[in-house]
Amino acid sequence: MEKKVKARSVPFSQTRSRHASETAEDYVEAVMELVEEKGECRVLDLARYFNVSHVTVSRIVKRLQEEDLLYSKPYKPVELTAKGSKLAKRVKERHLIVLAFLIKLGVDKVNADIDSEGIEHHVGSKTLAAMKKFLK
Amino acid sequence: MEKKVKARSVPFSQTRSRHASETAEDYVEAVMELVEEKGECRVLDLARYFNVSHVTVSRIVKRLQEEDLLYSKPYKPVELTAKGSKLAKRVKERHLIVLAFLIKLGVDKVNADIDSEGIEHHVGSKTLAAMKKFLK
DNA sequence: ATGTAAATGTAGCAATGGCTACGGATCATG
DNA sequence: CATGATCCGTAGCCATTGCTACATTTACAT
Repeated sequence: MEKKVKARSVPFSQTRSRHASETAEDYVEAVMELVEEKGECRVLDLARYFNVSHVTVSRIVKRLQEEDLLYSKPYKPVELTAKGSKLAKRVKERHLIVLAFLIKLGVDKVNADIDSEGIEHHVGSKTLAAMKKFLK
Repeated sequence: MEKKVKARSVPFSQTRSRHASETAEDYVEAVMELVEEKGECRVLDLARYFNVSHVTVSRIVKRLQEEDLLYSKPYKPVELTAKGSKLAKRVKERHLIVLAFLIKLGVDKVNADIDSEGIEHHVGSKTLAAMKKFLK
C-alpha cells in the first residue's frame, strides 16, 4: 500500500491542526451567517449556534483574532476581518455546493444538512469541481 | 437557574467525542489492514501508518482497549476484539464505497484517496445509500 | 549466553476544546 | 442614575492528541 513510512515535513501537523482549521472555518462561516441574520454577532450567539459554553467561544475567538480572521474588542460584537471574510465566503460557497450536491444525489434535506457540515471540510478542489459538474 | 437557551442532552458531546470516535474508526480500520498485509500489527506499524510517534499510538491503543475495540499485551502485537473487528468491517466497507463513489464522480485517484479518508467519517446511512445507488 | 538494536512503555510538556464558578462590564428600565 | 439582567472575561479543571527524552523489554546474532 502507499501510505506507510513517510517523512513528515512538520513535527506536528496531524489531527490537531487539522481540527483547528476546521474550527476556524466553522467560526468564520457562523459569524458571517449571524451577522447577516441579526446585524451583529455576539459571543453568546456563537455559543448558542454551536451549542457550547460562552467560555469555549471566547477562547476560540481570541485565537482566531491572533490568526487575523476575526476582530473584536472586549464586550463588543465579533466581526470578520478582510481575511476572515474572504475565508468565510469560500467556506460558505463550498458548503452550499456540498449541500446541493447531496440533495441532488437523493439525500433528504435533514440528512444532507447534517452530513454536509461534516463533509465540507474534507472536500478538496478536485472533488468540489466534480460536484459542481454533477450539479450542472 | 435553569439553562435557558437549548437544553443540551449531554454536558459534553461535541467536537471532542466526535473526534474520539473518528480516531477509533481510523485505528480499527488500520489494524485490520495491517494485519491483512503483514500478518500482525505492531504499535510502530500504526505509528508509520498515521505518521505520528509511537507514543501517540501507544496511548490511543490503551484507550481503545478500554473501549473493548482492541486487545494487546505489553510489547505484543495489537489485535482487534470481536467488537473492534465488527466496527472495522463497517468502516472499511464505507470507506471503499466513498472512494469508489468519488472516482466514479470523476475525481482522480490521488485526490479521491485523500478526500475519502476525511469524508468517510461524516457519511451517514442515508448518504451512504445514495452513494451506493449512484454506483449502480 | 550475552549484548546490542529495535520495539514499547513512561514521564512530562504543549495546544485545542470541553466545562463550572466567579466577577466585572454593559445596557435597559424604572 | 441606579439597579438588575445579561453578556463576557478569567481562573482553573479535564480529555484528547501531538511531541521529546528516557527507561524497559524483546529478539536476534554472535
